[in-house]
Amino acid sequence: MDNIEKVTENMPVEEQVYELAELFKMLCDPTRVKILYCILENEMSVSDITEVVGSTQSAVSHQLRVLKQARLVKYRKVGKSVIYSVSDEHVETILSMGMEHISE
Amino acid sequence: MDNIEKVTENMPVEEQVYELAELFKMLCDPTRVKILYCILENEMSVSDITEVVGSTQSAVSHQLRVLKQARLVKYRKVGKSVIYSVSDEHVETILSMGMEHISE
DNA sequence: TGAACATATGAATATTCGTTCATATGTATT
DNA sequence: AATACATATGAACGAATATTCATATGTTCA
Repeated sequence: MDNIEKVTENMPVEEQVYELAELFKMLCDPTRVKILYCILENEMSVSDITEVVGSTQSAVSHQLRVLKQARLVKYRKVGKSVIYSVSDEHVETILSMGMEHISE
Repeated sequence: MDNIEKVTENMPVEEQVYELAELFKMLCDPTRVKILYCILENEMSVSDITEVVGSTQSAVSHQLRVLKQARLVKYRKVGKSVIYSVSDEHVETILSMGMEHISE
């Protein structure tokens, strides 16, 4: 069995590859990374996130929508506010792995 | 200490955020993901990678250049061929974490 | 040296993406 | 009801990106 066959066998199927790329796409924008760090351990309102991230309310809201569609964050409404938090434990692990990587 | 202060303190500095996003940017394209899976455990020539990935030689070469610039892959020349491999153990871990995430 | 092969590269193009601006929606307060 | 506040959303714009095509570079072999 040559290299090509072996590698082809172990290659994830097309759909998995796309999903995987899609997941990492969520983490490839600085604004989204900051947002996720905000709500990794505590939940936080959109306005507080906006302040910490240092972007506009609109930009943050747009990115939260993207993260929501990817099911990476969840939210609950409290009065006028909407409070977001990370909905998946893997996110922290993946961010940590990445952080470990760049710290070298 | 309120939420904003606490989160701001734990937020990676701007430069780290950008580097982190940059790292994940390398993994957010299906072609690059496939290429990395090809050379994760074995080294492989550009033409073999091209065949497995199912793209054009040019597209693969362009993406290998991107991965090379990000120092995620290394290469050696053998005759007419150039043989690439992953230069960082973290890549496999990060891909695995991502794969675990989407398998749910 | 010339032909064949392997890889790299530059320009062009189409698409995707993130932000901004203006405004809509929804909730609380007076 | 009117106002203020918090968030969401649509359109527009510019920047970034992946691919394709044509071709350049470099290597081997006859």
